[in-house]
Amino acid sequence: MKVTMKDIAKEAGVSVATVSHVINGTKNITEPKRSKVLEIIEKYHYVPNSTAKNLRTQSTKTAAMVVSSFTDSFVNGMIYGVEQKAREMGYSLLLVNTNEDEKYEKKTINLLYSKMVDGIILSPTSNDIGYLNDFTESMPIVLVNRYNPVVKNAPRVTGDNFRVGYDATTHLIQHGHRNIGVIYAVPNVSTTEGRLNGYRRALKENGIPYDEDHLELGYATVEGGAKAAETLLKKEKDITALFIQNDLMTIGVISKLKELGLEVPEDIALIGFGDSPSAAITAPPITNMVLPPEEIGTKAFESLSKLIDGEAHVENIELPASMVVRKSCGCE
Amino acid sequence: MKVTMKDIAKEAGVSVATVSHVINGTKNITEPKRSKVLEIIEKYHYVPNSTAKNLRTQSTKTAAMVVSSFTDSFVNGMIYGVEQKAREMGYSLLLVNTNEDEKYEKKTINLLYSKMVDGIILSPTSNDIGYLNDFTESMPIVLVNRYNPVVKNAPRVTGDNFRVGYDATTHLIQHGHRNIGVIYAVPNVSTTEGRLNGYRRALKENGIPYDEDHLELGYATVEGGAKAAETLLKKEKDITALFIQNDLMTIGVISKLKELGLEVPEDIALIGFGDSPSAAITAPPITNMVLPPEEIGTKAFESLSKLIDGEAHVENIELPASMVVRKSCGCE
DNA sequence: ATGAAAGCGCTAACAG
DNA sequence: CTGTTAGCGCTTTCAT
Repeated sequence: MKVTMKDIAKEAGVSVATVSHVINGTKNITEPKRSKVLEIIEKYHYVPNSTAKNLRTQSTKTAAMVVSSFTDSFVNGMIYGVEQKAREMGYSLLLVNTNEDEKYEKKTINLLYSKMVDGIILSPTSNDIGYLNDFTESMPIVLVNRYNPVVKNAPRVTGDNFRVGYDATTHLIQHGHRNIGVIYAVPNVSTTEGRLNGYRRALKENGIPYDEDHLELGYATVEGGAKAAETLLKKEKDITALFIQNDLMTIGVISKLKELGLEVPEDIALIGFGDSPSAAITAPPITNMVLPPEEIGTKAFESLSKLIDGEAHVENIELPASMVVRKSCGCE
Repeated sequence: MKVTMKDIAKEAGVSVATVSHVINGTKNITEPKRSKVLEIIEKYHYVPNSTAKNLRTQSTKTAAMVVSSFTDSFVNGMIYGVEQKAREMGYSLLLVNTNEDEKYEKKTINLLYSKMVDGIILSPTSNDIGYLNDFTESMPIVLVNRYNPVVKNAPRVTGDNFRVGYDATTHLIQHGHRNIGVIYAVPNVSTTEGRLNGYRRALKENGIPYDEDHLELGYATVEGGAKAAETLLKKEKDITALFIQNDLMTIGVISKLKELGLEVPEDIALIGFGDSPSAAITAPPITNMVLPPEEIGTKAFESLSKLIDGEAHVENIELPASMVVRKSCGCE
């Protein structure tokens, strides 16, 4: 049988309250007793049962991070940031991957709601997250990366996706391109929408008509990117540049272009998203739009912990976009 | 206030026992009562407090995965595999990153021991894990990737690291290299040791003397890899090939080589480890040794769940290595 | 088939 | 300063 606080108390000749107090430093316990208790604890390698403590205190000191995918470096960077901050602040982190499955996301939130965690950081599967309003009143939730303003009482930390789309497109236009295709990862999410808005704005400011046929879905995978590039280029012969919204897709696109005998950036220029270290040594090195995933993660956890501690109003945070210029866009 | 089982019971006009039984299907409850209870539950969006359930049942249906780093694709792949399997089997997953900090690892295991989780999957920081024997008797633990046979009662799932080192070295030798440098990620872990043993064996079988100065530590980072390549090449002028044990380091090495004006594979041939998708589109495409991280993860969780369910003997698993040949080794 | 009640291990009034 | 005790919300015997 596992040793409990009661056992420690008995062997030390004190009450459980005393043991609890020396463990938590909740009250002053005089020296002879204190060290006796500590000694017994040491002797048995006693660790308080956190399950009981959780029930009693109505708090678990654990937070959940639920992401919609788990393969690209951007999401990994966010997780890294969240994990780091959580650990630093004494929280454990529960990780859930919804795999872009909306129903599973709902089930997960519902499960998490049962006091298993003190708060949730969520990168939702889609824009349809009105259901969260059933929870935000009584469970701290912060939205990361993707969001929807219909959700009340949940702060968000995101990146400037409009700028991502706008700057990428503008840069390509400055290189003389007028028919720019875009391969996006997922439909119906704020990130994609923001970038597309930026794309359209840049087009408009340069007097280039917007053509919906220049958009293609790439499913955030290497294969999806390759396939999207192929279909896009086949049906839209005039395209000379690509804006690709995810690093895995970019890899697929470059492979496919190579296969098709197309040179980057001579035949097709491209700008990717999310700067993984390999981008510098690919052929050609990839120009990328970047948003800081780790910072999004750490900021998100900071927001969450404020929310957990009951701090009234926590504002939304939007981190700036930047561009790292290499050769795939035509620069050099 | 949050609604509890008691509230549901009262409103449905039954006892808490009955509510519990309809929720868990533990006993037959006759129809009128059953649907009444279900209806009230629905009405209030009631979810049982898992904190209380955990205390009562002495089980949390959550497992922990503790890794020693969080940046390379191999570790991410393992996490992905574990998370997937855990979810599939109805477990939640606690993720902890020890950041190669041995003391923190111990603290973590100790914390986790307090019934917070039903079992632990651990990729340890070092070979010094004898302390785990204090825990394995009463807490299911499975070791992944890295291990040490001093730990009893903990099954392991690893890759054939000897083969990784042996095959990489042999391949390089077949390309005519006799002075092969190796950049390893971390000292004092079984993975590094296994690969180094394979390296030595391949050398020996080909009558090439082993030279410890051909080994350099690269810290599993891009910068570490770059720096290691520089020092190694500077002090060992005869080196014509490199075996690099981590994908991040490989990126650093290739960048550095480029900077030094050295051609791959003409001046320096290389074989890396861990096949991230970008390896196919780098200049040159990278030949890699590979071990299946996701499979290691899923197999590890399967072992863990067997252990949790009390299945007597769970054996160790070693997954085979393979090589994906591209151009950096000199092939083509 | 259903309910009463004990108790999982801990914290935190409260009393002394 | 220290001990007694009442729960936290649930599951699970044991009666009925």
